[in-house]
Amino acid sequence: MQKPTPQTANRFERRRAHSRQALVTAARRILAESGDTSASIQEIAARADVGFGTFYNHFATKTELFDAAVADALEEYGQLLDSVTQHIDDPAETISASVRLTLILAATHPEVTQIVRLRGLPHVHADTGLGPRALRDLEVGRTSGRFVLDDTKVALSAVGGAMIGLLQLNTAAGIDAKAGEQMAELILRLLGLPLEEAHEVATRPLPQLP
Amino acid sequence: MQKPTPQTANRFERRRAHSRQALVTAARRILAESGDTSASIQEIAARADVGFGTFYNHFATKTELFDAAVADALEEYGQLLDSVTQHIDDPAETISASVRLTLILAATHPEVTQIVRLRGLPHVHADTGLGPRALRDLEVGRTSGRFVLDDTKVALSAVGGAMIGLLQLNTAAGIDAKAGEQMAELILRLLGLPLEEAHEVATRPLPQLP
DNA sequence: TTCACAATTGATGAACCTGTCAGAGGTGGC
DNA sequence: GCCACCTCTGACAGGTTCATCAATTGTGAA
Repeated sequence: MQKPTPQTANRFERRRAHSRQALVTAARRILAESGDTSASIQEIAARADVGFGTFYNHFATKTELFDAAVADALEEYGQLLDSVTQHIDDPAETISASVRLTLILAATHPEVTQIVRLRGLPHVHADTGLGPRALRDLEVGRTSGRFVLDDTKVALSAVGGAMIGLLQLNTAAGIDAKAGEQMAELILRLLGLPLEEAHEVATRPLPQLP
Repeated sequence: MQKPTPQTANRFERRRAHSRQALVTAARRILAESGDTSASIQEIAARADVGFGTFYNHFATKTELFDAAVADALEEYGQLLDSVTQHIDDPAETISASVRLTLILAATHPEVTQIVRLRGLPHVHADTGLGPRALRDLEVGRTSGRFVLDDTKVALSAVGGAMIGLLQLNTAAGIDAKAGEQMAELILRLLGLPLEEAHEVATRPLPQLP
C-alpha cells in the first residue's frame, strides 16, 4: 500500500510554505483586530511563532505581507459565497443569497468578514474575490432581462458598497438575519426588480451552508 | 467708527486656534494623499509650519489629531451638501442631488472627498457629517410615502455604502457626471421609486453650486 | 515701560523599528 | 554516514519616533 502522495514533493517547500502561511494568518488576525498595519514585524513574527529573520525570507516589506493577507481573505470569502450559490439559477436569487450569507459569515467567520469590511471596497473591481463573481451575475441578469441596468460597473459599485455598508452596520450595531433580508430586498430593487418580486426573492429559504 | 469685532476677543485664543487648525489641515492633507496615519509627528508639524512641541499643546496622541481631522472633513462635506439641497422639497430629489453632487465635489474638493471615501463609512450612523442629514431625508420620504422602507437604518447603510462605492469607482477608474446620474437612479429605485420615476428624478437639472 | 502669564519651540535621551548577516539546524542526494 | 544546500533564527548596528522640558517669544494689563 502506497503512502498518500503529499501535496508537494519535498519537505523544503512544505516547511517554507508553512512559515509563509503562518505569517499571512498572523497578519490577517492583526488586520481583523486592529484594522491597521502598524504592528511591528517583531510582533507579527512572534504571533506567527516564527523567528524575526524569517519574515524577510518571504516578504520584502510589511505592505507586501498585508497585501497578501488581504488577497488571501478576499479569495476565501469569494469561495465561501461560491460554494453556496453555485447551484442557483436565478441571478436575482444568487445576489440575494450572497448578501444574506455575508451577514451569516460575519458571525461564523468574523476574521474574514472584518477584512472584507475594512479592505474589500477597493477590490470590488479587481479580478479576484467578490468582484468578478458579482459582475458575472449582474451581466447574466442583465442579458436575460431580469435586471434593468445601464452601466454594470456603476451597479457593481452600488451593490458592493451596500454590502459593505451592511457589514459596517453589523459591526456598529449588531443586527440580525432580518436585516440581511431587507438589504437583499433593497439591492434587488436597485437592480430593477419590482417591489413585490424583490421581497419574494429576498425571503426565499437560504441554501444550507456546506 | 468702530473696528469690526474680531471673532475671538484676545489674540491668545486666536493664535492657539490658528496652530490647531494648521495641524488639522496638515493631517487632512496627509490623510487624503496617503490614506493612512503613519506620518510622523515631526512631518505633520513641519507641514503645518508649526514647531514639533506645539503638537503636544493641542493633541495627546496622533490618533486624536486624525480623528479631529476626519470629523473636520466630514462636517465640511455635510455642510457643502446642505448648502445646495436645503431648498429642495422632494426628498427623492434631495437624495439624488446629494449623490450627484458628491461626484462633482470629488473634482472640486478632492481632499474632502478622499477622506469621505476612506473614512466615511464608519460615520454614516454617527451624529455628524452626512449620516444625520441623509437619515432625516429618508425619514421624511418614508413618512410622506415617497419611499417604501421597512428599516431606515438598513436603507441608510445601503445608500451610504453605495455613495462611497461611487467615490471608489471614481478614484479607480475616473468616471463622469453620467455615472452620478446612474448611481442616483439606482439609489432611488432602492428607496422604492418606480423605474421611470427614478430615472426622471435622477436626470433633473442639478441646483447650482453657491 | 514693566510684569505675569500663555503658547511656542527644538534639543534631548529613552524606546523602538528595521534590515542584515553569520551561524545553527533540518533535508535530500550519494 | 557524509556533504552540499536550503531555511530558520536572533543579535546587532543604524536610523527613526516619541514625549518631555527648559528656554524663548508673544500678549495684555497695570
